[in-house]
Amino acid sequence: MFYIILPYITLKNIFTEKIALLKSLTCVIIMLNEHKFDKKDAFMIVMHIDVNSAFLSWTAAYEMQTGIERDILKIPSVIGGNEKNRHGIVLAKSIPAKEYKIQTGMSLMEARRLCPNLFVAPPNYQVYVRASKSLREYLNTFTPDVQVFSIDECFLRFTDLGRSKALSLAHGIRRGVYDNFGYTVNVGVSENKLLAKQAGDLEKPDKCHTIFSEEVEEKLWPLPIENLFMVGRKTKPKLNRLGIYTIGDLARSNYNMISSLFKSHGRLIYNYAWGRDDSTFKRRDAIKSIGNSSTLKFDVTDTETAHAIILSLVEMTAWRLRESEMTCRVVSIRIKDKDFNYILRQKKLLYFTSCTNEIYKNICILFDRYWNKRPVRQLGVSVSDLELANFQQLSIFKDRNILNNEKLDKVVDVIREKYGDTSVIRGVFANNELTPILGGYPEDEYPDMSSTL
DNA sequence: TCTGGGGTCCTAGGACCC
DNA sequence: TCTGGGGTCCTAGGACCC
Repeated sequence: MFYIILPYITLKNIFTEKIALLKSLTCVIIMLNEHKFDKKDAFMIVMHIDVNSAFLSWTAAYEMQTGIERDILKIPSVIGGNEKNRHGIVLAKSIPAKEYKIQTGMSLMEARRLCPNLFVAPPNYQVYVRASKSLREYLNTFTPDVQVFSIDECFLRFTDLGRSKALSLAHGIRRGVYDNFGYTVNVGVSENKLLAKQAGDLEKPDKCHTIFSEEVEEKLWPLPIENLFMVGRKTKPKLNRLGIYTIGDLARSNYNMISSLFKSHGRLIYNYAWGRDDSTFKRRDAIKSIGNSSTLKFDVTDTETAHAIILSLVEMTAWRLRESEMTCRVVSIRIKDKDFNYILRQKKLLYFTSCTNEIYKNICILFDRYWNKRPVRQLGVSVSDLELANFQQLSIFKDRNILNNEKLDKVVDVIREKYGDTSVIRGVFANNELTPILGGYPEDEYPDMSSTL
């Protein structure tokens, strides 16, 4: 953080030997003005790296390595879930598929209607996690400041890089990724994360663009409003009704009106429209909730089956909770019926726990109390109000039984880690078709998937 | 063969206390 | 008996992201 004035100085062509001196002076000045730290972002370079059609690209690169002779990137293709299990949506699309107006999240049926020759490949998450990790390690060779935003997006920060050099470095990174891994990325360059991300979205694939603050009017404002980060499905029509169709329209609109109509979300997107983003490169905040959910292969109409599915979800969630060395005090359930109506119900416990049985028992109580008997399509469980396990105080409400169960859980965790997930399963799963452990376990950390960049 | 799964943040309304 | 306001906590639901 002490090098921030450097690019500015280099721009002014000051001799190199004087820079060291100025640098130390700057250092002192900044330390004296610690409360004015916001200014520093003006001289910082942020890059946003986005893998083009990530799941497709990684699948294609993997197929190439294993000798499969086809290029799914060059044909209309998607990565899609298993339709028989009612997971049939588009997870990623190739650029040719995009020309058929196929969109992520669309059902595979709809996608096929738009493009009858569509090629559909199943997802392979192990490949994606490996690919994501290798990319991150590579990016780390350019700067230690790499912040993971999602499985296929990162931010890089440079504190000692001039603007003129930034774009050529961005191109170097883009080419380097292609040469090393065989897939393309977009690199957006700017002075904050929001603008870097917007710059990366300008033109795809395999491109580098900048949007510095003085370029906002020229490059950001002409774009349709829905291209702005944090303007989604619901907000777009509301803004349209106010006559706001482009990002520039929002920037030039009345701040007080936007603020009173859309509250804090309105203030956020108004500032985004001006390219203002004061988020920092801080490490990830503590995790707030952990949960798993699953769309069921068939609609569930009886309590017994529902309880068994809840148990399989809780097995995964509670395991992840213990893995994070956390305990929870609030448990919740989400029940979605066959018509996609859903309810959420939560319950605050009298103590913190990470015990599978306790969480399961309480979620079942919620389910039994609030289920309206309509056929259930999807069930989700989650835990929140988390606290580190070693902070935990003994509660008078917690009996010996729970404490023993917590010990048992830890033993089961160790066995499962050693011999596989299904080495120890609950009795209820022994003689039926249900999966004993349900839900995904994110193997990697994707911090800051939050709305504030 | 209609429509996934993992999160975070914000707001409104009600209960309760002083 | 009626009428208050402020503050906190809790819950449900909705918006957004990848």
